[in-house]
Amino acid sequence: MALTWTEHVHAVLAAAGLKHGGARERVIELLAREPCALSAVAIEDTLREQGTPTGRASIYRVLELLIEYGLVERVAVGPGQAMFERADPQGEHHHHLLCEQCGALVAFDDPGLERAIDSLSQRLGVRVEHHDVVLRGACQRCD
Amino acid sequence: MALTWTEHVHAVLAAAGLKHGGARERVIELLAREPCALSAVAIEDTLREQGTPTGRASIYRVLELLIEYGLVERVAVGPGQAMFERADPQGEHHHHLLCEQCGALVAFDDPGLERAIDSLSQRLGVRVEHHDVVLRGACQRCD
DNA sequence: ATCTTTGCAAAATGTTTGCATTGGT
DNA sequence: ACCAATGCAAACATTTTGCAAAGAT
Repeated sequence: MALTWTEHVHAVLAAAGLKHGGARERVIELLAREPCALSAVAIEDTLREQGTPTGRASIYRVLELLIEYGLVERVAVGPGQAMFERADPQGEHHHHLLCEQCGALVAFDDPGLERAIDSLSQRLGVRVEHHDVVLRGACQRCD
Repeated sequence: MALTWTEHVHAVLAAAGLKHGGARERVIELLAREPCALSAVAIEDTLREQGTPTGRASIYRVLELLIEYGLVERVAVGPGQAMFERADPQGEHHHHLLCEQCGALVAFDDPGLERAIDSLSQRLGVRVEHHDVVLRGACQRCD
Protein backbone atom coordinates (compact mmCIF):
# COMPACT_ATOMS: atom_id res chain seq x y z
CA MET A 1 0.00 0.00 0.00
CA ALA A 2 1.59 3.17 -1.20
CA LEU A 3 -0.86 5.55 0.43
CA THR A 4 -1.81 5.72 4.04
CA TRP A 5 -5.49 5.92 4.82
CA THR A 6 -5.20 9.57 5.72
CA GLU A 7 -3.57 10.41 2.42
CA HIS A 8 -6.17 8.43 0.58
CA VAL A 9 -8.95 10.32 2.33
CA HIS A 10 -7.40 13.65 1.49
CA ALA A 11 -6.97 12.63 -2.13
CA VAL A 12 -10.58 11.54 -2.48
CA LEU A 13 -11.99 14.62 -0.81
CA ALA A 14 -9.74 16.94 -2.78
CA ALA A 15 -10.82 15.25 -6.01
CA ALA A 16 -14.40 15.93 -5.00
CA GLY A 17 -13.57 19.60 -4.78
CA LEU A 18 -14.28 19.87 -1.08
CA LYS A 19 -12.60 22.31 1.20
CA HIS A 20 -11.40 21.01 4.46
CA GLY A 21 -11.57 22.60 7.82
CA GLY A 22 -10.57 21.80 11.34
CA ALA A 23 -13.33 19.54 12.50
CA ARG A 24 -13.02 17.24 9.55
CA GLU A 25 -9.29 17.06 9.91
CA ARG A 26 -9.59 16.20 13.59
CA VAL A 27 -12.06 13.41 12.99
CA ILE A 28 -9.97 11.97 10.18
CA GLU A 29 -6.85 12.09 12.29
CA LEU A 30 -8.58 10.39 15.17
CA LEU A 31 -9.97 7.61 13.01
CA ALA A 32 -6.58 7.19 11.37
CA ARG A 33 -4.86 6.36 14.61
CA GLU A 34 -7.72 4.29 16.01
CA PRO A 35 -7.42 0.63 15.04
CA CYS A 36 -11.03 -0.30 15.57
CA ALA A 37 -14.54 1.06 15.69
CA LEU A 38 -15.49 4.06 17.80
CA SER A 39 -18.87 5.47 18.66
CA ALA A 40 -19.74 9.04 17.76
CA VAL A 41 -19.90 9.88 21.45
CA ALA A 42 -16.44 8.42 22.01
CA ILE A 43 -15.14 10.56 19.19
CA GLU A 44 -16.69 13.65 20.69
CA ASP A 45 -15.27 12.85 24.13
CA THR A 46 -11.81 12.12 22.83
CA LEU A 47 -11.69 15.34 20.87
CA ARG A 48 -12.82 17.32 23.87
CA GLU A 49 -10.28 15.64 26.13
CA GLN A 50 -7.47 16.32 23.72
CA GLY A 51 -8.31 20.01 23.88
CA THR A 52 -10.07 20.36 20.55
CA PRO A 53 -13.77 20.25 21.38
CA THR A 54 -15.86 19.72 18.29
CA GLY A 55 -19.57 20.04 17.72
CA ARG A 56 -21.56 16.85 17.75
CA ALA A 57 -23.30 17.78 14.54
CA SER A 58 -20.02 18.32 12.76
CA ILE A 59 -18.80 14.93 13.86
CA TYR A 60 -21.88 13.24 12.48
CA ARG A 61 -21.67 15.24 9.30
CA VAL A 62 -18.04 14.36 8.78
CA LEU A 63 -18.78 10.70 9.39
CA GLU A 64 -21.69 10.77 7.00
CA LEU A 65 -19.53 12.37 4.36
CA LEU A 66 -16.75 9.85 4.81
CA ILE A 67 -19.22 6.98 4.63
CA GLU A 68 -20.67 8.42 1.44
CA TYR A 69 -17.24 8.31 -0.16
CA GLY A 70 -16.61 4.82 1.11
CA LEU A 71 -13.84 5.98 3.43
CA VAL A 72 -15.48 4.95 6.67
CA GLU A 73 -17.69 2.04 7.62
CA ARG A 74 -20.55 2.06 10.05
CA VAL A 75 -20.78 -0.93 12.34
CA ALA A 76 -24.15 -1.60 13.92
CA VAL A 77 -23.52 -3.29 17.21
CA GLY A 78 -26.87 -2.74 18.81
CA PRO A 79 -29.88 -0.55 19.10
CA GLY A 80 -29.01 3.07 19.28
CA GLN A 81 -25.29 2.80 19.06
CA ALA A 82 -23.51 3.03 15.79
CA MET A 83 -19.77 2.75 15.65
CA PHE A 84 -17.42 3.95 12.98
CA GLU A 85 -14.06 2.88 11.67
CA ARG A 86 -11.94 3.62 8.70
CA ALA A 87 -12.37 1.55 5.58
CA ASP A 88 -9.26 0.19 4.00
CA PRO A 89 -8.63 1.55 0.49
CA GLN A 90 -7.78 -1.99 -0.67
CA GLY A 91 -11.15 -3.26 0.40
CA GLU A 92 -9.74 -5.32 3.19
CA HIS A 93 -11.86 -5.29 6.23
CA HIS A 94 -12.34 -7.00 9.49
CA HIS A 95 -15.31 -7.96 11.58
CA HIS A 96 -16.11 -7.80 15.25
CA LEU A 97 -16.71 -9.89 18.27
CA LEU A 98 -18.66 -8.07 20.93
CA CYS A 99 -17.96 -9.56 24.33
CA GLU A 100 -21.23 -9.72 26.21
CA GLN A 101 -19.47 -9.66 29.53
CA CYS A 102 -16.87 -6.93 29.37
CA GLY A 103 -18.28 -5.09 26.37
CA ALA A 104 -15.00 -5.19 24.50
CA LEU A 105 -15.08 -5.01 20.75
CA VAL A 106 -12.50 -7.39 19.33
CA ALA A 107 -11.57 -7.15 15.68
CA PHE A 108 -10.64 -10.09 13.53
CA ASP A 109 -10.49 -11.00 9.91
CA ASP A 110 -11.08 -14.32 8.27
CA PRO A 111 -10.62 -15.24 4.63
CA GLY A 112 -12.90 -18.26 5.01
CA LEU A 113 -15.73 -16.02 6.06
CA GLU A 114 -15.14 -13.71 3.13
CA ARG A 115 -15.16 -16.65 0.75
CA ALA A 116 -18.37 -17.94 2.24
CA ILE A 117 -20.03 -14.57 1.72
CA ASP A 118 -18.73 -14.33 -1.84
CA SER A 119 -20.08 -17.67 -2.91
CA LEU A 120 -23.27 -16.96 -1.04
CA SER A 121 -23.90 -13.75 -2.93
CA GLN A 122 -23.40 -15.61 -6.19
CA ARG A 123 -25.79 -18.32 -5.15
CA LEU A 124 -28.43 -15.78 -4.21
CA GLY A 125 -27.93 -13.75 -7.33
CA VAL A 126 -27.58 -10.48 -5.49
CA ARG A 127 -24.95 -7.81 -5.50
CA VAL A 128 -23.50 -7.33 -2.05
CA GLU A 129 -21.90 -3.97 -1.46
CA HIS A 130 -21.06 -4.24 2.20
CA HIS A 131 -21.43 -6.78 4.89
CA ASP A 132 -21.40 -6.65 8.64
CA VAL A 133 -20.65 -9.67 10.71
CA VAL A 134 -21.06 -9.20 14.43
CA LEU A 135 -20.39 -12.13 16.71
CA ARG A 136 -21.61 -11.98 20.26
CA GLY A 137 -20.16 -14.08 22.99
CA ALA A 138 -17.29 -14.21 25.43
CA CYS A 139 -13.86 -12.97 24.55
CA GLN A 140 -10.73 -14.89 25.46
CA ARG A 141 -10.21 -12.99 28.69
CA CYS A 142 -13.77 -13.40 29.93
CA ASP A 143 -14.28 -17.02 28.94
CA MET B 1 -40.06 -30.16 15.00
CA ALA B 2 -42.65 -31.37 17.45
CA LEU B 3 -43.41 -27.99 18.98
CA THR B 4 -44.38 -24.87 17.16
CA TRP B 5 -42.53 -21.75 18.10
CA THR B 6 -45.56 -20.41 19.94
CA GLU B 7 -45.83 -23.56 22.03
CA HIS B 8 -42.15 -23.45 22.75
CA VAL B 9 -42.43 -19.85 23.93
CA HIS B 10 -45.32 -20.65 26.22
CA ALA B 11 -43.47 -23.63 27.63
CA VAL B 12 -40.36 -21.60 28.38
CA LEU B 13 -42.23 -18.72 29.95
CA ALA B 14 -44.42 -21.03 31.99
CA ALA B 15 -41.34 -22.88 33.22
CA ALA B 16 -39.94 -19.53 34.32
CA GLY B 17 -43.04 -19.00 36.42
CA LEU B 18 -44.25 -16.00 34.50
CA LYS B 19 -47.84 -15.06 34.13
CA HIS B 20 -48.98 -14.01 30.75
CA GLY B 21 -51.27 -11.24 29.79
CA GLY B 22 -52.76 -9.86 26.66
CA ALA B 23 -50.00 -7.66 25.35
CA ARG B 24 -47.45 -10.41 25.55
CA GLU B 25 -49.76 -12.86 23.85
CA ARG B 26 -50.44 -10.44 21.04
CA VAL B 27 -46.78 -9.78 20.36
CA ILE B 28 -45.98 -13.49 20.44
CA GLU B 29 -48.80 -14.27 18.05
CA LEU B 30 -47.72 -11.57 15.67
CA LEU B 31 -44.11 -12.72 15.64
CA ALA B 32 -45.27 -16.30 15.21
CA ARG B 33 -47.02 -15.58 11.96
CA GLU B 34 -44.40 -13.20 10.67
CA PRO B 35 -41.69 -14.97 8.68
CA CYS B 36 -39.03 -12.33 9.02
CA ALA B 37 -37.87 -9.41 11.10
CA LEU B 38 -40.18 -6.57 12.12
CA SER B 39 -39.40 -3.24 13.70
CA ALA B 40 -40.93 -2.30 17.03
CA VAL B 41 -42.90 0.44 15.33
CA ALA B 42 -44.25 -2.01 12.76
CA ILE B 43 -45.40 -4.25 15.58
CA GLU B 44 -47.15 -1.37 17.27
CA ASP B 45 -48.83 -0.29 14.05
CA THR B 46 -49.94 -3.78 13.14
CA LEU B 47 -51.44 -4.37 16.56
CA ARG B 48 -53.31 -1.08 16.41
CA GLU B 49 -54.60 -1.80 12.93
CA GLN B 50 -55.82 -5.20 13.93
CA GLY B 51 -57.90 -3.59 16.64
CA THR B 52 -55.74 -4.45 19.63
CA PRO B 53 -53.71 -1.32 20.35
CA THR B 54 -50.85 -2.00 22.70
CA GLY B 55 -48.55 0.33 24.58
CA ARG B 56 -45.16 0.93 23.07
CA ALA B 57 -43.44 0.29 26.35
CA SER B 58 -45.12 -3.07 26.71
CA ILE B 59 -44.00 -4.07 23.27
CA TYR B 60 -40.42 -3.25 24.08
CA ARG B 61 -40.64 -5.02 27.42
CA VAL B 62 -42.09 -8.13 25.83
CA LEU B 63 -39.39 -8.14 23.18
CA GLU B 64 -36.69 -7.67 25.77
CA LEU B 65 -38.08 -10.54 27.80
CA LEU B 66 -38.25 -12.83 24.81
CA ILE B 67 -34.70 -11.95 23.81
CA GLU B 68 -33.54 -12.68 27.34
CA TYR B 69 -34.95 -16.19 27.08
CA GLY B 70 -33.48 -16.68 23.64
CA LEU B 71 -36.88 -16.78 22.00
CA VAL B 72 -36.43 -13.75 19.82
CA GLU B 73 -33.46 -12.32 18.00
CA ARG B 74 -32.64 -8.69 17.50
CA VAL B 75 -31.33 -7.70 14.11
CA ALA B 76 -29.50 -4.39 14.03
CA VAL B 77 -30.16 -2.83 10.66
CA GLY B 78 -28.92 0.63 11.42
CA PRO B 79 -28.51 3.28 14.04
CA GLY B 80 -31.64 3.51 16.11
CA GLN B 81 -33.54 0.90 14.21
CA ALA B 82 -33.68 -2.60 15.52
CA MET B 83 -35.81 -5.34 14.07
CA PHE B 84 -37.05 -8.45 15.78
CA GLU B 85 -37.86 -11.96 14.71
CA ARG B 86 -38.51 -15.27 16.35
CA ALA B 87 -35.60 -17.53 17.10
CA ASP B 88 -35.93 -21.13 16.07
CA PRO B 89 -35.91 -23.55 19.02
CA GLN B 90 -33.56 -25.86 17.09
CA GLY B 91 -30.99 -23.13 16.79
CA GLU B 92 -31.49 -22.79 13.08
CA HIS B 93 -31.34 -19.28 11.94
CA HIS B 94 -31.12 -17.21 8.87
CA HIS B 95 -29.46 -13.97 8.02
CA HIS B 96 -30.46 -10.90 6.10
CA LEU B 97 -29.77 -8.96 3.01
CA LEU B 98 -30.90 -5.38 3.30
CA CYS B 99 -31.55 -3.91 -0.13
CA GLU B 100 -30.18 -0.40 -0.18
CA GLN B 101 -32.51 0.63 -2.95
CA CYS B 102 -35.94 -0.65 -2.01
CA GLY B 103 -35.30 -1.25 1.68
CA ALA B 104 -36.48 -4.84 1.51
CA LEU B 105 -35.13 -7.29 4.05
CA VAL B 106 -34.47 -10.62 2.38
CA ALA B 107 -33.82 -13.65 4.51
CA PHE B 108 -31.48 -16.46 3.58
CA ASP B 109 -29.56 -19.21 5.23
CA ASP B 110 -26.28 -20.71 4.27
CA PRO B 111 -24.52 -23.70 5.79
CA GLY B 112 -21.18 -22.58 4.39
CA LEU B 113 -21.43 -19.36 6.29
CA GLU B 114 -22.28 -21.20 9.49
CA ARG B 115 -19.31 -23.49 9.03
CA ALA B 116 -17.02 -20.54 8.42
CA ILE B 117 -18.17 -18.93 11.65
CA ASP B 118 -17.77 -22.17 13.58
CA SER B 119 -14.21 -22.75 12.52
CA LEU B 120 -13.47 -19.10 13.01
CA SER B 121 -14.61 -19.16 16.61
CA GLN B 122 -12.36 -22.14 17.24
CA ARG B 123 -9.42 -20.42 15.66
CA LEU B 124 -9.96 -17.33 17.76
CA GLY B 125 -10.49 -19.28 20.94
CA VAL B 126 -13.68 -17.51 21.82
CA ARG B 127 -17.13 -18.71 22.64
CA VAL B 128 -19.67 -17.32 20.22
CA GLU B 129 -23.22 -17.26 21.49
CA HIS B 130 -24.93 -15.45 18.68
CA HIS B 131 -23.99 -13.98 15.42
CA ASP B 132 -25.55 -11.45 13.10
CA VAL B 133 -24.69 -11.25 9.47
CA VAL B 134 -26.20 -8.34 7.60
CA LEU B 135 -25.40 -7.96 3.94
CA ARG B 136 -26.13 -4.66 2.24
CA GLY B 137 -26.52 -4.33 -1.46
CA ALA B 138 -29.08 -4.73 -4.18
CA CYS B 139 -31.69 -7.44 -4.14
CA GLN B 140 -32.55 -9.47 -7.23
CA ARG B 141 -35.40 -7.21 -8.24
CA CYS B 142 -33.46 -3.98 -7.91
CA ASP B 143 -30.21 -5.16 -9.47
C1' DA C 1 -53.94 -11.69 48.24
C1' DT C 2 -49.99 -11.47 45.89
C1' DC C 3 -47.10 -10.50 42.46
C1' DT C 4 -46.75 -9.84 37.42
C1' DT C 5 -48.05 -7.29 33.50
C1' DT C 6 -49.79 -3.31 31.34
C1' DG C 7 -50.22 1.58 29.82
C1' DC C 8 -49.35 6.24 30.16
C1' DA C 9 -46.27 9.87 30.50
C1' DA C 10 -41.80 11.44 31.03
C1' DA C 11 -36.92 10.91 30.49
C1' DA C 12 -32.83 9.25 28.42
C1' DT C 13 -30.23 8.25 24.37
C1' DG C 14 -28.51 8.75 19.78
C1' DT C 15 -28.95 11.18 15.48
C1' DT C 16 -30.43 14.87 12.28
C1' DT C 17 -31.70 19.50 10.80
C1' DG C 18 -32.01 24.83 10.59
C1' DC C 19 -29.58 28.72 10.64
C1' DA C 20 -26.25 32.18 11.51
C1' DT C 21 -21.15 32.49 11.69
C1' DT C 22 -16.67 31.19 10.58
C1' DG C 23 -13.21 29.80 7.53
C1' DG C 24 -10.95 28.03 3.02
C1' DT C 25 -9.77 28.96 -1.58
C1' DA D 1 -16.38 37.28 -2.90
C1' DC D 2 -18.03 32.94 -2.87
C1' DC D 3 -19.43 28.75 -1.10
C1' DA D 4 -18.27 24.98 1.99
C1' DA D 5 -17.68 23.84 6.82
C1' DT D 6 -18.69 24.61 11.61
C1' DG D 7 -21.19 25.11 16.06
C1' DC D 8 -25.07 25.82 18.60
C1' DA D 9 -29.65 24.82 19.71
C1' DA D 10 -33.65 22.68 18.73
C1' DA D 11 -36.13 18.95 16.50
C1' DC D 12 -36.55 14.15 15.88
C1' DA D 13 -36.80 9.12 16.44
C1' DT D 14 -36.21 5.28 19.16
C1' DT D 15 -35.82 3.05 23.38
C1' DT D 16 -36.04 2.95 28.51
C1' DT D 17 -37.87 3.98 33.09
C1' DG D 18 -41.24 5.37 37.02
C1' DC D 19 -45.39 4.68 38.77
C1' DA D 20 -50.23 3.65 39.40
C1' DA D 21 -53.96 0.63 37.68
C1' DA D 22 -55.45 -3.73 35.89
C1' DG D 23 -54.93 -8.65 35.41
C1' DA D 24 -53.43 -13.50 36.33
C1' DT D 25 -52.98 -17.33 39.36
